[in-house]
Amino acid sequence: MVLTIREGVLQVLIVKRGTEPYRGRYALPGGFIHHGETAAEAARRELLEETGLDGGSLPLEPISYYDAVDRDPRGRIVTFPFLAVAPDLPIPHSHCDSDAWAATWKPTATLLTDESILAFDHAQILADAVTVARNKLRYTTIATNFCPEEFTISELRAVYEAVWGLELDRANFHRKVKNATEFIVETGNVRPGAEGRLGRPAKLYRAGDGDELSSPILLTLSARRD
Amino acid sequence: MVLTIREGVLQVLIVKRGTEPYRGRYALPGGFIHHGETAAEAARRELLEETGLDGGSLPLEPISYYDAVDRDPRGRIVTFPFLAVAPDLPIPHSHCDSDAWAATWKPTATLLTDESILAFDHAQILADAVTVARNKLRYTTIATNFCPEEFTISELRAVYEAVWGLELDRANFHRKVKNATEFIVETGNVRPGAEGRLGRPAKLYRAGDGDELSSPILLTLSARRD
DNA sequence: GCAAAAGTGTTGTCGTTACACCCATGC
DNA sequence: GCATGGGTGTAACGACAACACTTTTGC
Repeated sequence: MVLTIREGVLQVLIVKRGTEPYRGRYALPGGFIHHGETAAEAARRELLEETGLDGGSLPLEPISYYDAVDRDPRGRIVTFPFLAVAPDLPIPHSHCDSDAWAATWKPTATLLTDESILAFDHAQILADAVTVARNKLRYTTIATNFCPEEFTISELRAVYEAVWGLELDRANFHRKVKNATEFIVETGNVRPGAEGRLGRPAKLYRAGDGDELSSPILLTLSARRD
Repeated sequence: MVLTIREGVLQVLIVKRGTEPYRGRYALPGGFIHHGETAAEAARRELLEETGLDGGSLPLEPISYYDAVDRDPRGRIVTFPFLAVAPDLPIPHSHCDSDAWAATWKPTATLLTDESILAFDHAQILADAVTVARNKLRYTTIATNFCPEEFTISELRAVYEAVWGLELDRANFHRKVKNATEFIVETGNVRPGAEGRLGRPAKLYRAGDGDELSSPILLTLSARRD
């Protein structure tokens, strides 16, 4: 499943199912693994087929599996979900193929509050994936995957605030991420002062080479009091 | 797979395969999932059948999966490994059933140095599992699973030292684990001074109710200098 | 100048490190 | 007493939360 930040909240890419069971209901994009294909390969193929999104550039991360015997009315089906974290992408075209139509972004909060929106046990799978994402923000550099190529530290902070649902202290966050090795690198550019933005222009950064943070970003990192 | 600490080093329970392919070679215990059975249920069943070990009391934790198309000469086979952490158990009886014979403990270091000892890609699976165990020591209370019902803090420290392969400062380790909430609880007993042990008798503890450590045990926790 | 947002300085607090030291036991 | 291992005290250090402050822009 693909997560992104849109309108300040965590959203997930879902499709309307075009076939039974659960025809017309929303579900996470996916499908059956072909012969001679790994789960990861199948995930990329189905993502492209159902949503038009080319996951070629996105790292897909396997997250557990679901093998309860009664989780699909068609019989014993094991699901291997993958988590991808993407910047705010344009809504992909509907491909109207046999499996799904109308790929769209939806806030995870909505889907997790009303678990009946998603078919199968996909609400549970989404919930687990969000937990994984929340934890990975702590000790990996995955947050930069939510951002475009170049981003400001404030935008990076907005990622943490959206996923964790709290407000962080600008000052301490700024220092922490700048001091973390291989997390972000200055590009030398600054945010173009277009469209009447006020205030001092922010330096632009891109993702560094590191995958893991030496010292984790704390959930309590300078959350303001009032 | 079942990990334990024996003779001061991390060891794993393996079996000699009784059937082709890789007949006579060592492998992690396991087998095929029956119809209407989850991977976890199959793991417990195979563990009992092949090694005589009743995993009923041991928590089995699923760790990833292996689905490369060429990992088994018989064809496309997906493996769902489980990690169990156990105290130093007596070597289980050989059950000599069709699948395996001669269950035995072997140091993980040996099996990881010479990857050809284990059949299939089991050396890789073991390596991944050891990494998981190493990390879980940091932020969970899993270390107590390596210990018997009652244990001393020194024994708990020996677990960390064996799995991490370094020496920790007794004093700081002692304080850290005693302060961690729900990690260990005093039983009121002390180590019976049998078998000519010297020194002050150690208090005995049992595992607390917690699963996660609020502040992680650091890899660098007071490793002595010289 | 004023507002807004970026970015820096500073202080108190708290956890950890690196030891030195004390305690309880067997011999 | 002495060796041995269990357990506690403590000063120096470092990271960080909290918040005040300075800088750079648009209007």
